[in-house]
Formats: sequence, structure tokens, C-alpha cells
Amino acid sequence: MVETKAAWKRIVARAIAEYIKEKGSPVQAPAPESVVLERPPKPELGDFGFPMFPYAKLLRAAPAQVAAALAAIVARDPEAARLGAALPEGPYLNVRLARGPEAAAVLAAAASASWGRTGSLAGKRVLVEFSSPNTNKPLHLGHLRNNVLGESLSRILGAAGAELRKVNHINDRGIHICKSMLAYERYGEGRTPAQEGLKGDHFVGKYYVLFNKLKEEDPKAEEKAQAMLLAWEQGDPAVRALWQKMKDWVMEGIKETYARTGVSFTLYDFESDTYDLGKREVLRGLESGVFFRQEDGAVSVKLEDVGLDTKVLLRKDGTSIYITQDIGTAIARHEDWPYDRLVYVVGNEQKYHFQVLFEILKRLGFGWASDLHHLAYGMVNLPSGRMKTREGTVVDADDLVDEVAALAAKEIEAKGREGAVGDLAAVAEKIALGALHYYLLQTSPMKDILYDPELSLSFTGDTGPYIQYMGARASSIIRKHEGGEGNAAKGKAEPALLGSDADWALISRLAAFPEAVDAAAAGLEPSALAGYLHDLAADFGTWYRDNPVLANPDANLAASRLELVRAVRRTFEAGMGLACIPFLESM
RNA sequence: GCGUUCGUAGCUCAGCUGGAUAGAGCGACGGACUUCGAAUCCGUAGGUCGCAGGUUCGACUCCUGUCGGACGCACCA
Repeated sequence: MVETKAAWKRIVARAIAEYIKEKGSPVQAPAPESVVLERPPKPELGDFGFPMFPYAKLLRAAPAQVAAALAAIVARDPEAARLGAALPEGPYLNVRLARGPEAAAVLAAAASASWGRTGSLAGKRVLVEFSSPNTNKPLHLGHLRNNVLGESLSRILGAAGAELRKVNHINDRGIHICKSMLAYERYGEGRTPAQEGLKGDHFVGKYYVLFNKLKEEDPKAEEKAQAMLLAWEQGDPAVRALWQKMKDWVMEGIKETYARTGVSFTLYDFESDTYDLGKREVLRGLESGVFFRQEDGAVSVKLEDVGLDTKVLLRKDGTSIYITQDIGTAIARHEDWPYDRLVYVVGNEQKYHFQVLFEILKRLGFGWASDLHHLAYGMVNLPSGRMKTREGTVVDADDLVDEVAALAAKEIEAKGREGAVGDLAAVAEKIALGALHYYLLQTSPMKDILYDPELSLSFTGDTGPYIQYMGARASSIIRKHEGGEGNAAKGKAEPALLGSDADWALISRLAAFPEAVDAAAAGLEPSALAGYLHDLAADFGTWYRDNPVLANPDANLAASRLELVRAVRRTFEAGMGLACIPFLESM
């Protein structure tokens, strides 16, 4: 299909050149790549069309007149004749593809192991940093959005052929960590997560919340936390031991959540290892005059000329801050594994931070600074207000998955399908993840999400389970065929038989799958892929109702349609995988 | 105050690099299960695309201004 489009652009460019020659006009014909191709609003108008407005202006003729003239020229083109027909439609030149050959090509492509693997980013190295939790509490709904964005984007980039590194930058040091440690010392009595029957991250998170109680009891609690941070930095053995123990608990719990939701990483970076990294770079920048030393001794950079403010990079006591560390890690990562692109999946409240960071790296002379990208995403708001730990209104990630899974299980039982699905709990969990991930992915990243529990828990309409359901229905047809039902086995698949408008609508949709992958990869937008999957599900939903597959009396048509269903199923499997929506044979 | 960003149907959202009557889902109303699972399908109602200018043959899409919301403007992360 992609090849077909490129071919038609060439044909139209050729026709325009021919038309210019016929008219004896001195203007230059457009390059094939510059020819605008679009999809007509209604399928009856054709498979794609070319607006004639720009050429009308160029050639000083009415658009409709140009369309008619070009149609006549294209009609004489032997390559065009093989691929379809071009018809003038007002100011547009519309193309109707030859359905038989195109259907055969799509079914063959969908049957290959590389279906959906486009190669548009072949040879490119992309590093994706995402999730990046703190080690003092469990993951919440906001992390779920971050995780699914990062994971899905990574899979999409991988499908486009990129070589990937998925990095999780763990914030395991700082005052907030010390607070949970202090509270644990006061209230923990040496207990372990196992003893309290809690996941490690929930266990530690409990003590982080208990710090509020500690503050009421002890007015010096904040000071003690500061003192503990200092002791940690100086390597106090007792503090370090407790820190390590609690960090291990949290990491173990968080990794469970990752495993459960299908998120994985190539490697983990710990801030405790990297927080000193950028110092040397900053001092070098000071020597080369990129930065300057303030009167009080702090090292800063003036960014007013690019519309940013002066930013401190080293405190007056010489210690590094957040951005110093990010400078260091970006450089270290590039030295370690020269990437063509680095994508930070981080909330949009840090947009300014990344603008500053990228500008600084540019000034330090790193050409690759222009390859850095902040994939910013909006907050997940609750109807009651902002999600912040301190306000106690967070939605815990594990609890949420549990809750949705319980509802899914109830739904399966309500439909009396416990027997059909096999492992009820496992299927319910997959439906829950499908629902949650699709809900979080469908909205474009920059927009804030108003978390509506009812909507996110619903399984009907424009949801993940709707897509899963269509995948399951396709599977069901194939399963019945394999069980010996229907006429397909008696016939021979002939793609040319799939020429009806209904068949064609579905085949065109399948053909667009690689384009959807590329669009999502190029724009760093998993939502584009989520949208595609919904469209595919809707098209299949309409098609299978009106087009009997196995029961079709014409055995060859049955066999052909079965091939189409197989292609649909393969597309669901591949596409849903990229969107972190579990594929289900039955639900 | 300055900066960034969002503002599309009652609600939640799509709308590709500007292009042919602005699309889904939920909710409302009306239909379709002796026929491959109705978590489905079909139909009806509902929008001056926040507002005002501008660029263009053509603007939901680009530019300027304006109103409203969110976020940011630390030697915190």
C-alpha cells in the first residue's frame, strides 16, 4: 500500500509534466514526493485522491479542468492501468485501486512474520527513559500513564526497526527517602514487609505517610531528616544499611508491578550512583567560558538570550543539583552508547527543566543535543483535584488494577462465560490491563486526563476490551474452522474474490497498519496506534456481521474470507502488542 | 507579571505535514440475537471547532490579539 501510494504520486507527477508539455507552459512540474495525496471523505469517491488546487494555480486553469485533463493522460499510462484507475471528481483526481491484486498483496504481507515491522528507523539507536519512580512509595496512576507511554512507545520504535535501550532512572536518594526511613525507625520495630503481609513498596510507602504523624510528635522531625540526608551523603554505615534495606523492599515491590503490567527495562540507573556525574562537565564549561561564577561562588549559566532565565548549576558550596546530574547522565549515556535519539518520558511540569537542559548541552558543544526529546505528558487529575501524595488523594497502581480486574471477572460471570475463558482470574487481569492501558493511551499525551473511574472501568464502546473482544471473535472463527466446522476447508482462497465494498473497506484498513506504526513512531505518539486499533475493531465488527465466513455456501469465498480473518487477527495481535493491550483468544 | 500548554456535540475524546458535507464513544431515543459469542451491530437527535482579526484558491489545522483552565518561573526533584 505504501508502495502503491508512492507509485501513484509518480504517475500523477508524470501526468502533470506531460500536461505542461502539451500546453507549452514554461512552469516546472512538481517532484513526485511533493504531490499531496489524501484520503477522500467517503469510500465511494475512491481509495485516495489528489487535490488539484495547487496545480490549477500553477497552470492557470480551473481545478476541475486540470483533474479532467490529468485523468485523460493517466488513462494512457501503462503503469497506472495495472494499479487501478484515476477519475476526475470536481477539483480532485481520485484513484480507485485494482482490488484483486491489492487484496492479494495485503493478505500476503499480513501473513508474513514481519507484518507491522516497517524498518523506517532501521539502524537508529534510541534510548527511552521512563517510569523513574522514587524509592519511598508505590507506583500510582500517574506512573501507569508514564509506564504505558514509555513501554508502548518503545515497542513501536522497535517495530519501526530502531535499536532500543529502555532506561529506568530511579530516584533513590534525597530528603523524601530519609523521611520514610525516619518514620520506619520510629514505628517499624524492625518489622519486614512479609511480616505485615504487604508488598515492599506499599510497606515503605506506609512509613512515608507515617512521617506526617512523626512531625506532630516531634517538631524536630524535619531537621532530623536533613541530618539523616547529610549522614547518608557522608556514608554513615548504619544509615546506608537501612537505606539499602528499604530501597530493596521498594524495588522488589515496584518490579512486581512492572511484571504484572508488562513493563520492562534494559537497565536501571540509580540516582545514588549518578548524582555526582555532571560536576566535571560543569567545571569544564566554566573554564571554557560557557558558564560563569557568581559572586557568592555558585556556578551559573545565563540563558536570557534564548528566552530562559539564569540557571544555577553548582551550589556555592560546590555540590551539584538536579540539573547537574541530568547533564552528567546524558553525556555518560552518549559516551557509553551513542544514540541517535534520547526520549525522556517525563510529566509536562518539567518542560522548562528540559528546555534548559537541552540548551546547556548544546552550549557545551554536543552536537547530539538536538537529538534529545522530552515526551511530556499531562497530569492525571481526579475529580476531587490534583494527585499528590501529601494530599492523600492518589490512586495506587496495584489497587486500581485489582479493582478493574475484579469488575472484569464479575462481567465474565454475568455473561456466563467462566467456562469458556479458562483461567478466570488471568483473563480478568488481561481485560483490566487492556482497559487501563487503552484508556491512558488514547488521549494525546500533552492533554491532562480527568480520571473518571466509571469511564475507565467501563468495558463497552471505545475501550480496550472492545478491541480485545473483536480479536477474540476473529480467533473464535478461526478456532471453529480448525475444529472442522464450515466450508472453508473445501475451498481454495482467492484474494480476487474479496472485491465487495465491505471486504475492501476491511482490506484497506489492514493495509494501513504499517503506516499507523510509522506515524506513531515518527510522531512519538502511541495514541495514533491506539486510534488505529479502534478503527480496525470497528471495521471488523461491521464486516463479520454481514459477511458469513465459515457458513458461506461458496467454499472458495469461505476460504478467502477465512484468510481475511486470519490477517485481521494477526494485525490485532501485532498492533495490540505494541499498545500493551493483551490479546485474548476468548473472553 | 513572564513563559509553556490546552479550549471541538450535554459528557470523555479523534481529526495525519492546511484541502471535498467536522468524526467516535458515553448518555438520550428507535431498531437487530431459531444464522461464525449481542462486551456486538444498524439508525435518529445533537457542534457559529472559546472569541476577534489576519495569511491562503481553501483554516479545526498556520500567524497575531483576547478570554478561560492547567502547568512552570528554586543554589527541590
